[in-house]
Amino acid sequence: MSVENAVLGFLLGGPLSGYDLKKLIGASESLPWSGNNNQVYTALVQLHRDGLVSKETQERDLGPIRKVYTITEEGKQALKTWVMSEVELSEHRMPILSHLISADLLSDAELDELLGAYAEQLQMKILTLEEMQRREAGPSFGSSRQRFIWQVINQCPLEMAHAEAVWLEEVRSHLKRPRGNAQQ
Amino acid sequence: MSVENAVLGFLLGGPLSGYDLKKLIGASESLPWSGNNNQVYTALVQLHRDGLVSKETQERDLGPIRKVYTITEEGKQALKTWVMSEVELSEHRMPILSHLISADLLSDAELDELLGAYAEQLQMKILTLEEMQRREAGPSFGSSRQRFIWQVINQCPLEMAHAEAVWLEEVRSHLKRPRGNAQQ
DNA sequence: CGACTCATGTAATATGTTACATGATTAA
DNA sequence: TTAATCATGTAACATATTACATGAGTCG
Repeated sequence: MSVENAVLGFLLGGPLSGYDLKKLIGASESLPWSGNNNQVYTALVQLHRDGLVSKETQERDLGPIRKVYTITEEGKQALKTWVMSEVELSEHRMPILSHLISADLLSDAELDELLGAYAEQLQMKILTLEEMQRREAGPSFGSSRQRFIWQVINQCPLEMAHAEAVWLEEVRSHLKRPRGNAQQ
Repeated sequence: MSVENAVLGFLLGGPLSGYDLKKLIGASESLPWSGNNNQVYTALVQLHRDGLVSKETQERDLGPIRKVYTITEEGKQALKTWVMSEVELSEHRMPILSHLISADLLSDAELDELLGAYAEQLQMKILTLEEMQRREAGPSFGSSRQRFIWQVINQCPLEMAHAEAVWLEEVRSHLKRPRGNAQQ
């Protein structure tokens, strides 16, 4: 799973500049890439070298030059092969769990404080995600099926955050119960 | 969130060798580190240099030498400060979403095949996680609260996988419906 | 005897982030 | 006029994975 495939995927919707791609990739909560310059611009150089995208340099009177990339037939072929190849399983990187390893160092009150503060952070994240989804549920081009897919892609991080919130509340309420009976 | 803090956390349960730590960290589904040599052994060198762990070299007649590490008071102090510091939010790296970006390249049948194969993979993962949890729900040392915490830590990846499976089934059943009505 | 686990460590590679570098346009 | 956005790219740093290197003991 490299950023090249995501770049090619975005180019299916039409030609885009490196700057466009970098913003699209960076803005997406669903994709694991930050969309930093090094990532996107070097990916485009590689894709062009491999003939998977074509490049058109636009010299304009207003603003700096733009390099606009278009996916080639070879690019579509390569992309389709990758899309249908085996999908890697998800990985969930949850720093809260690393903290909990050392919970023994904390009093009941401190542990509750830690989890409470985290629950608040998580709620704020959920609100942000809900707001983002309300505003723009992905590009409005492409087939109705593809538009549905974009909704689904954008919805996914929210569902994960919800699942985490449910888990967290269970843990907190369990820890609030008197004491000793730590079995589920 | 660096592997050093996880190492210190494990050492709260008692002295361990680099090899022990590497296995513990690598075996844990909940922690984002692979537990490779470079990671763990260099982390221990650093922690020792900083005085957060003490080292005891055991020369034994059977097998190679072992270096056993113990967390120091300074180590506990530093660890507690980190534990109570702001927790980073979770990140969910889901390669399936990267594939879905390019779903436009696929026919209905191909998309269904892709999602079906992934659903199977995910189910197998869930079975493995359930089996792992049945066998060993974390170390059996420490307070009852800490044992509960270990259960919770181990349960978390399973809950995330369940949430993903629910999401996936919704998507699949929606895509199976006749066609055209892509709105939720 | 060959593969696996125990036990340590280093080197090479891959990947990712932050910062640097430049320069025009636009909005407050 | 100052900050933000547009637009490109490189350099330095940080982090992570795979592979290399060594060597003893155990199990089939």
